[in-house]
Formats: sequence, C-alpha cells, structure tokens
Amino acid sequence: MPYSYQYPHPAVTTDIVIFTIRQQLELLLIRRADEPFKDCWALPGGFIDIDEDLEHCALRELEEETGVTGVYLEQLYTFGTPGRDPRERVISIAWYALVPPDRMHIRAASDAREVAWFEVRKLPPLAFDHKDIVALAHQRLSAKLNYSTIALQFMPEKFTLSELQQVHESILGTKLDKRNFRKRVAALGCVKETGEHRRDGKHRPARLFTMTSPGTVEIVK
Amino acid sequence: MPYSYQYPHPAVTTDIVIFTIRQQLELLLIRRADEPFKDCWALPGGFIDIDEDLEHCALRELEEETGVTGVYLEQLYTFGTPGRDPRERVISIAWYALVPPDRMHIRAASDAREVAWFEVRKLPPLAFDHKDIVALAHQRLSAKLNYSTIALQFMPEKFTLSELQQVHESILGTKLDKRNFRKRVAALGCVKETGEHRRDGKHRPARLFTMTSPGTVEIVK
DNA sequence: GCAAAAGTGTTCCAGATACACCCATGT
DNA sequence: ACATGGGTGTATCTGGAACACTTTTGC
Repeated sequence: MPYSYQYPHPAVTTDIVIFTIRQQLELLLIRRADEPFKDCWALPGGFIDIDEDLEHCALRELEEETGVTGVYLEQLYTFGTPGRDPRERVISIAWYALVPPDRMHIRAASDAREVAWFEVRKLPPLAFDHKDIVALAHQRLSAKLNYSTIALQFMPEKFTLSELQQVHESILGTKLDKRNFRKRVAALGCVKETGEHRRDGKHRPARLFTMTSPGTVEIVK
Repeated sequence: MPYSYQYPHPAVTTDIVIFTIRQQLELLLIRRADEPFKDCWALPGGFIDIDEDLEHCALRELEEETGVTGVYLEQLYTFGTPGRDPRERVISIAWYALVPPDRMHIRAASDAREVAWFEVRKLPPLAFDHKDIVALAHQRLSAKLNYSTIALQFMPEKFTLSELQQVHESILGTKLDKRNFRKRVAALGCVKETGEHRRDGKHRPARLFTMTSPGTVEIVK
C-alpha cells in the first residue's frame, strides 16, 4: 500500500448523467461487472486521477463511454453520504452532459461491459444513490429549459422547429403549443433558417434551421 | 503514517461563504495562521472527517465560527483544480450560509485567530481560489432573489419592509422602487404583520412584519 | 381527395415598471 | 415648522397562455 497519509482520505469519483434525445429523453447506463451492486445498472464514472482536473475527469469518462468531445457538460452536485459505497468512503462529484444523438459512437463491446441507453421514465433499479443523481440532473435540465438556450445542445447541425419542440416536450414531459413555442424561439434569436428543407413523409417539407451561436448556452429572460 | 491506500487519494475539505447583512452584505473571513498564504484572509473551512456527512461538515464549520445553528445552508460548487493548494491535492466542496445578524456570536478570540466581517464589495486579497468561490456564491445568491424567498433568511424575527428592501438592495447592488417592492412582497404572501410598530427616529414608526413560514425558502414565480 | 405534419395571428391576462405625494414622528 | 423615513395607487408595457385554420406534400 504505497500511498500513505497522516489522516484518512476519502476516495473521490466522478459520475456522469449522459443525456441524449432520440424519440424520448434517454441516458446512458453501464451494467456493473463487480461487487458491490454486481450486475446492477449504474451511471458511468470512475476515480479521479490525483493530478487531474475535476472537469477533465468527467470529460474523460464521457469520451470513454460515448466517443464524443466538445459537448455540453455541467457540474451538478457533490454526493458524499457516508455508506453510499459499502467499500470505503467515496465522495462523488456528479456532472451531466448533453449529447446530440448523431454525435456519439458507443464503445460498447470494447471491454465486454454491457452499455445501454434507457428512457429516463423507464429506468431499471440503479446502484448506489444513482437514482437521486439522475433525479437531480433531470430537474436541473428541466429548469434550465425555461431560462436558457440549453435545449439546442441536443440538436444536430440542422434541425426543424418541430424537432426542437419535441426535445423540449420530452424533457418536460408535457405537450407545448406549436405557435407559442415558435414565437418564443423566434424572439430569442437563437436559431436561423438555412434556406434548406427536409422532406421525409407524405406531408409538407419542413424548413431546416441551425444555431446562431453553436456551442454556447445563453441565459435568457 | 497510519492511513494507506492502494491508489493516491486527494484531501477533501469544505469551505463556507458565510453571509450576513448589517448595513451592507458582508461575509466572514479568517486570517490564516500558517503557510501557505500565512496571514492572508481566507474562507472558513476545514478537512472533512472520514465518517462525516458533507453537510454536517459545513454545519460544523459554521457553528465553530459563528455559533449559529439552523440557518440557511446550500451546497454551491466543488473546486478541485490541481495546484489550488500547494501542499497536496485538495478538493473543496464549497457551501454558502445566510446568517441573520442578531443570531451570531463570533468566537473570535477563543483560539487567538483573527476573524472579521468584510463587505462583499471591499474584500482584501484572498487565499487559494477563494475569490472565485465568493464570486460564485454572490452570483447564486443574487439570482435566487428573483425566484425565491431566500432574502427572508437574513431577517431577524421581526423586521420592517424597508429593512427587507435594504437586504435586497445590498445583495443586488441596486436601488429598488419602494412601491413595486412592497407590491411584490405582498403578492408573495411570505410575510405578515405582527401589529407592532418600531419607532427609531424622528419619523413615522414602521410596522413590524414576520415570516409566514419561518425556516423555509420557497421557489416562486 | 385524403392523410399527415408544416406553418401562421389575435386576443386576453398577469405581472413588471414607471412615477409623486401625503403621513406620523422628533426636534 | 421642518426634517426624516413610512406609507400608498394608477397607467402602461411586456411576455405568456389560449386557441383553429390553411398549406404542402405523398400516396
């Protein structure tokens, strides 16, 4: 045991709630291969390197699981109730990330672990206190819809207004009025028309939009 | 060195921004007695006990410095940039607390440390990254004024509406309109008249109010 | 021509803002 | 009587909410 201290030190980990939206709001879980909570689903995460920045640790986990870089990542809360991990005292800094569905490439089979997306409203039992972490992340995300342009972080480069509305609806779990939604988006000025259209069914083609300030989340209202 | 681990563990501390309001928004600082940053002002804080809940650690620091219990306390953010403490890797969970000025009894001379209140807008240079922590706490507090009843946590049991308005103004750093302020407070229903008055100068006595739900902070609007 | 999603305006209400004068007291 | 802070009401503006029909396409 080569690392010794005069006083006991807790272990510090990072857990990430990785959200995406396909038909519904989904998040990434990993089936645990070891005790405790063996075979139980859990958030991706891991121990922080001793010289590693907190955010870097979260980015590293995110990249390992999804292959994505440059997506929205925000620190959520720090969980550290004694006993939350039965092995030793573990303090976990929780983050959440928003990944556009076209950006990721799950490295599922690479290390024989089981990795899967679950709808937020149909989660299996989770290891540790991860249910609390997910609940807080979802709550924070919902709240931010009302005063920021965070929903755009889920969108691919080009998207229709109906798709953006579906993103809002699947996060909030409610239906929105189409005209009011579009009025608000227009007032914010956070999207602009590309001039292109998408035809994808037996109905009128939809205009394609793009973000005016990609990569930035503005606080509004 | 009796505490050994297979992998290196960071130290984990808690720092607290303890706010109060007298004439202005103030916070509590302690002059450091030891290196690093010897003689520099710093936030109160300390190492977490290995079996201690995170919030308990913050409450303990708060109680040690101010003698108060039962005041508003909220986790702020976790800071852990490598090198923020030159001695070893330290990850600090920052909190902020709101203390009504009549509730506290600083235990200043008890251990010969220098402890003092500073106006938020006139802070001395701070140790470590404490300037960033203070800035974030102040920003969070300001934001919460607009969608919660958090300001009441600064008030003594009985207070005038002008005093409550001064609390808002000193946090925001702006003047507010008296009539609009009172209309909003009345609409929230978060205070009620006691029927008493306070006379404290050569002017009309002010009505005294009290909280309708002491100890709770409601999210509003 | 019909099914399906895209697109578009107006009315109404609530809450925020701007703004100026009288009241009760101490000296 | 005057200085000081306490106390009050109205008009206006702005943003959110409710609400239904026409357009363009594929089949």
